[in-house]
Amino acid sequence: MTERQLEILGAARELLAGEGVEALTVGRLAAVLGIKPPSLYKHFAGKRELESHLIADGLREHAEALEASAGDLASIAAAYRAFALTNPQLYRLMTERPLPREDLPDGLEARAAAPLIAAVGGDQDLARAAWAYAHGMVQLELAGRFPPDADLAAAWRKAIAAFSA
Amino acid sequence: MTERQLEILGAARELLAGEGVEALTVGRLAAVLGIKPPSLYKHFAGKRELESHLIADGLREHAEALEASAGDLASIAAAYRAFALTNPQLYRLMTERPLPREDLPDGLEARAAAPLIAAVGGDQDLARAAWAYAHGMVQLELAGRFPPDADLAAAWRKAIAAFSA
DNA sequence: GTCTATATTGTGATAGAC
DNA sequence: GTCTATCACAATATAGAC
Repeated sequence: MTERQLEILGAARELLAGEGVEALTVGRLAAVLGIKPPSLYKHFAGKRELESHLIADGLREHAEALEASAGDLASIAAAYRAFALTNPQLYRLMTERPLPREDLPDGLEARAAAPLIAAVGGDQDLARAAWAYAHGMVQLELAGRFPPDADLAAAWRKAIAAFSA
Repeated sequence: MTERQLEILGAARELLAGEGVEALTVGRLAAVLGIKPPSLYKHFAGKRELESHLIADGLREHAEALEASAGDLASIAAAYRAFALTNPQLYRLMTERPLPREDLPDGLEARAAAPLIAAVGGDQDLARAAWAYAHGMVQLELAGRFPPDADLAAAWRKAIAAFSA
């Protein structure tokens, strides 16, 4: 990773956060950096490689956020939701298409899943169910599918209670 | 709705199911119908209108599937999952972007939500939690995010049990 | 209802000079 | 490391003839 690559990734991250997944194009990114699109190909093989780096960074940060929580289900849920709402576009990039597993560091996907599995006592099925809940909840929230007056905190509380029992 | 419009929607539905959301373009749809792209604009105002019809149809079918279930949480969950897995691309079209509410028949969104709300005894928060679970589960399943050997039926059973208590 | 022709814009990507 | 020039498409959409 050269300095320049890190700069480019930083700009890509900002562009993604500010303008959405659809705006993350080679042309837009070049414009933000004040260079021409072809110049980017001296630093990355293509758009996919660039996206894979963003996804890997996001996955690592998400894992770190979950690991930094108190470790119980409620804390992990809060950390999960906070990450998604703080990085909504990155979260979409990370989840709305097949994971580029070949491009990810070994073990990263498992690392991100570990805190939740531990919180439910090692029950993988229950962990998957809780994960699906959290993912569905933030996804619906980000997509604006709940009515404006919906009490989402209450929904989270009830779900956490349900999965804790 | 003219006969021709219904034919076009049918072809769009097939194209969507067979080739995915990304393949649903004006050009591809025209090719499937054996006509040129501009001809489609004699039948629909634009791509958005066409998509809105598909989404409305999907929402109505989804509602009908839930209404046809036995009405308990497990049956509704099974119907929800079955619809999504039978119509994965339509489900994606229906959920991965903001709902075009202006283009939908009045009350359709509420109708699709009603069976689940009834199944949890009218608790809107719990209904939202259960919906988020079901949505997250099929989304992750469709995105191939679970390991191939994951026992998803077990995850569903445990989630249904959790939300029933 | 369909066509041809066209406009406009955007996409990822490559070759080769500087 | 950046540039110019260019490719090869593909997107939605409109005007106007037939």
